[in-house]
Amino acid sequence: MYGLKPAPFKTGSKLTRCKEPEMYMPTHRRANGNTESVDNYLKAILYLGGREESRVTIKALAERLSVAPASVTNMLQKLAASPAPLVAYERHHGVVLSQAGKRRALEVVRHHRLIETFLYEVLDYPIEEVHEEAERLEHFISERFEERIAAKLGHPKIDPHGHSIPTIEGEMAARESMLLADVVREGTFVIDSVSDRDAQNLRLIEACGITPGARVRVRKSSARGCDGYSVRVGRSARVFDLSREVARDVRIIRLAK
Amino acid sequence: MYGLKPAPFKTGSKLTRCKEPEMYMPTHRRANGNTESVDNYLKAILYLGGREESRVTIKALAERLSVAPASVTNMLQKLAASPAPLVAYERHHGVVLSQAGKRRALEVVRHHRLIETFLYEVLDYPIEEVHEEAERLEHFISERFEERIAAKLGHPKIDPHGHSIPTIEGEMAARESMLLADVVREGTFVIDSVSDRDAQNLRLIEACGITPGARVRVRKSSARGCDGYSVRVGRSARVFDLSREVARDVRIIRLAK
DNA sequence: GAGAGATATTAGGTTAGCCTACTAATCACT
DNA sequence: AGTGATTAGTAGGCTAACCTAATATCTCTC
Ligand SMILES: [Mn+2]
Ligand SMILES: [Mn+2]
Ligand SMILES: [Mn+2]
Ligand SMILES: [Mn+2]
Repeated sequence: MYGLKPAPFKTGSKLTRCKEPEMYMPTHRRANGNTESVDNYLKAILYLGGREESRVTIKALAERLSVAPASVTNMLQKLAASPAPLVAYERHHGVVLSQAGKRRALEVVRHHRLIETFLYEVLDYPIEEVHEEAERLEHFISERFEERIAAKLGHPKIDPHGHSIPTIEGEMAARESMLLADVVREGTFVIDSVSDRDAQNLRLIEACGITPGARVRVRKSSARGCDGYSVRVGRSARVFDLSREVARDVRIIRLAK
Repeated sequence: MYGLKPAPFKTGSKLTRCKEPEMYMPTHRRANGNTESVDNYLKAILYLGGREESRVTIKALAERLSVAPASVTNMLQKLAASPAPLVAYERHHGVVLSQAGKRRALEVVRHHRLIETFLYEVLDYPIEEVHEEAERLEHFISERFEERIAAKLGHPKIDPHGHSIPTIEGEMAARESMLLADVVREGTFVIDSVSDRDAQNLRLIEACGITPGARVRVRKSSARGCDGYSVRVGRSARVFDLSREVARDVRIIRLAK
């Protein structure tokens, strides 16, 4: 709120006009106090920092967020300068999340994945459409909403793409898996997860029956130069050929022979 | 998107530096093209214009939106000056919605009320909490989301407060009702709707069993100066005394004796 | 250890939405 | 119709997030 009172300071109050810039309320701030943009920076840092939570470069962030590097520098400086900083930023040496930053990032990821699960399970969205909607809504739902959909879904641990949903306490189960695109030795695998970032690829992947938990036989098929991966799902006869690009959107776990 | 290409204009291009301010993409704009703020202005104009769609004053808007009058003037000027204006604004003579503006306003209202219904019916929200959540989410859901929750709910015509939900085509059923606070002659009424704007009042109202469709006996109880309204719900023995303020949050329809 | 190329920062500018303070127009009432 | 109160509009500022262009720093190779 911005003080609707007329603020009738006596004009005769000497020199102390007490201007007090008054600290405007920013126009778009969400329930939790962060803006959508800030949330997205935090998520990107979490993702790019990887399991080891290594320092993330401005360039990597700029690319992931489709934003100019200068904008990233700007934002990080602001985030790092705040009284309770969400990131630790060192000039020319990238950025890492603070405790608070990591917490918030994981909360947004939890929102995102719960929403995806909800859209898929309850609202019957096609798998390739859940991500875009979740990407927006994740910033705007309340804690109550989060809690209610989690309850409705039976407190799921993974989302429809096979990704772990962080707990309320901010723990996310780590998973050991590899890219389908990194297969060299033919073998049998279980689908761990599929990427949600490219709707087109995802639709294609789903059409092949490649879905978390499915069992697949994978072979590198460098036939005629265009290297791809031939995949047979379950015990079906059909064999699909995935391009390298699509194969990079699938994570798998090798079954011990 | 903002043209990631380096835009390498030849420096030797004479005087025509072709600066082209390039029309930046505003940082927060939603799917449909409006910002949250614009949506809220439209909704407020729709509401304040009433059934007759009369001109709305800057002051009324400023109050409803909790914003300074100067901000309203500014916004209306911008909205009216756009190529496909959402409002018709005349200096010193208030504002009305254009066709397009009315359409959008009704769409947002539809979103709002469908979301409220969904939160109440599917996610078991307490009635007094649905409004706040809907007020935020209404701006951020996609058409698909709208369609899916509508389907899930069986295409409801009224929300849990008793308000009409506009159709997809932008039609909203008008309803004939009066404020409980305007009762002078004792009588029997049906609850038409309750206001969702004040959660506290609403909780109180609900606690009395006053809910859309309920039958009530109302009498003005000007006992000891503090004029209120005594209400008996259904055939219960309990009689509740509502303050004028609370009584203004309930709309009723007189039952033909 | 110098320089080239990559990466990051600074400087200056944009839009959207707010604000306050001041000024202008309209209205309402005698 | 005149005038004071109410209402609206203008001018000037602010933050949040972006942008481009120019500059600084780092890193890696020779
Ligand atoms: Mn996703
Ligand atoms: Mn997002
Ligand atoms: Mn509502
Ligand atoms: Mn709203």
